[in-house]
Amino acid sequence: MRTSQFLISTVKETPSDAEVISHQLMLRAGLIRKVASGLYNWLPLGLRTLRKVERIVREEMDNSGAMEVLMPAIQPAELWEESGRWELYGPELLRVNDRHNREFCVGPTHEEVITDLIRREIKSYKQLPANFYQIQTKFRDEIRPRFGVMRSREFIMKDAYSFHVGEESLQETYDVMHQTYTNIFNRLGLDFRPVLADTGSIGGASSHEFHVLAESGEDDIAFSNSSDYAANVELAEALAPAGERAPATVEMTTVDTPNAKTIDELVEQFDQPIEKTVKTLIVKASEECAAEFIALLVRGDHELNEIKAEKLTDVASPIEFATEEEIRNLIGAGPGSLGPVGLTIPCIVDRTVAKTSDFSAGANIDGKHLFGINWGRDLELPEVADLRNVVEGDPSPCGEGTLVIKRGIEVGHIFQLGTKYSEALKAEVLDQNGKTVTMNMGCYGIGVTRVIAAAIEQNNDDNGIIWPDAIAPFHIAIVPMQYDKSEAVKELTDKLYQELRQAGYDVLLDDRDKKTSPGVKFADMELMGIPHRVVISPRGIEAGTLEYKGRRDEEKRDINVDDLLPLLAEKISL
RNA sequence: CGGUGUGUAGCGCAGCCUGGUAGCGCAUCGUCAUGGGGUGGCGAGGGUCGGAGGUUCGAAUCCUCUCACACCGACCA
Repeated sequence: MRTSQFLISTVKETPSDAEVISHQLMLRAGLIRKVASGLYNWLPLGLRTLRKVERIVREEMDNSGAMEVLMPAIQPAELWEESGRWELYGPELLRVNDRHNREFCVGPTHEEVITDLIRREIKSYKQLPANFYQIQTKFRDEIRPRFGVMRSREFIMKDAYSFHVGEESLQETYDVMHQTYTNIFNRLGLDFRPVLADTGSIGGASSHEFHVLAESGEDDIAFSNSSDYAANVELAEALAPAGERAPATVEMTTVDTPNAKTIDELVEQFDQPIEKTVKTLIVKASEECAAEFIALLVRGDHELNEIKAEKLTDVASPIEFATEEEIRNLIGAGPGSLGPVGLTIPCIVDRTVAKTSDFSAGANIDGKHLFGINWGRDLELPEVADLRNVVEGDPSPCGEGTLVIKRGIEVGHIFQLGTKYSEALKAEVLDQNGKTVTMNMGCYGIGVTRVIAAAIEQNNDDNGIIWPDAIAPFHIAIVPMQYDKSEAVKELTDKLYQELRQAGYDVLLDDRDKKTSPGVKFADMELMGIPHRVVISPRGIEAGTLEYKGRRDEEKRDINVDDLLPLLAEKISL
């Protein structure tokens, strides 16, 4: 491609609404342009990279034995009603009506459609296992789209769905997909980690997320410092502190705390160590529970993990916090003065709280707290559970080492769905014995557009993007000096341009007119992240050399013209 | 959804407080020079000041409403 025939849309100044580096560089290098909140145009340069990512994903999926299909972006409400998600999915599901006023949604995912398709097409265990994938546009009406294509509303996703008789077969394909994802992200040149994950709204049995490590990531990942354990903080188990609870050393006393409504204020005003404070959260109880509300206790410096709480039988799911009014009616005191002593509703305490002695909490009287509370002595220890998010320094749940927490960008997610959708939609086959069985399902997603933002997040410098070869829009930039003036330069440039393209490289020849100075060309090629640069100049030709510089190299270097192809062959693996 | 803030040329911004014919830099177009790191000169084009209404002789500027966008928050007692 010649720059004279290609839209270069670089800009010098960073658009004011771009927060993270990948978003800034995608705008500055001219990969994308915003249409509306969470909606983007892909310019020619960006689309080249997008297509390359898709190609790698497609090749690896095909290698894994999966079959490509294409499903509609618009889906009928009936299928979602059948799975129960028309009610459950909430406002993220964009619902639309057609001219006959029939209800549809713009697909945020395709479990319903694929399950509907497969229940009609597959009747026998002999046709299983089978794995189907597509690369297609999704829409999720995000509460707050941000960071460009990292969290946009419309995005491109590779989603795959596998069908099985039995859990063993599902596990086999799940393992194949785990390996396939590892291959894909390796080929994409990303520094990534598979981590244990919660199954979220899609539901099901077991799950891994693939995260690209980056400061701008929106997820916290817990790693063991001495094993390969890695899990999303949502899921990582918080173990009970080792050893027995320390014995009580002080009497329980009631203290006037009129100006301490928060843990921070309590710690600040009364010299209580934060590890000796306990906060009491009141939530709605589930239908199975005898009471209407239930209290959850976590240490003052810990955070309640809603996902863990929702999994408890006595806690309503989704979790719902009591309002201030409900708390007053129930306890007779406001939030800020709540505690376990004398509480009339059921109570579940976090494992760490259960091992804490001499702690302080609200007295269930406005403006008063109890200090020096001890389990066993001042009140019975109620039900104990893992209620909190892990924090850095916690022991690793795998039993080895302590946890370190890093930020990650979720680029892939694999689930074992089990029979959640196949049961709801009655996707059944006959097994060897001629007996009807419900298929087991797995599902596997990659955020194709998000991968691109993540790749930039990991590969950039002050001058711009630094593409890994595999997804660079162009592998090589040729910048000729005096292309219009020197016949020798033009001749060699055109010859090399031909040769390099014939060798299979994507080449961008910067033949912009003489008004565009060399500095501008160099800056643009670097901003656009083209990983290899060749400069052809009159003085080089006289010496029989040209100049090569890798995007990450400190220094350019002169090489013999004949050495260029061997050098590039060594540097770039197509 | 709540809070905060911003909308003036393609991009980045000034002007608004204190109303009086809309500016700067970059980009774009023409032209001459220059030819190895966002090059220099001369010239040119481009804006219903987000939208609607109001006050006023007169509104980018003051008032009301509205739309869009961004950031923060949305258990943390």
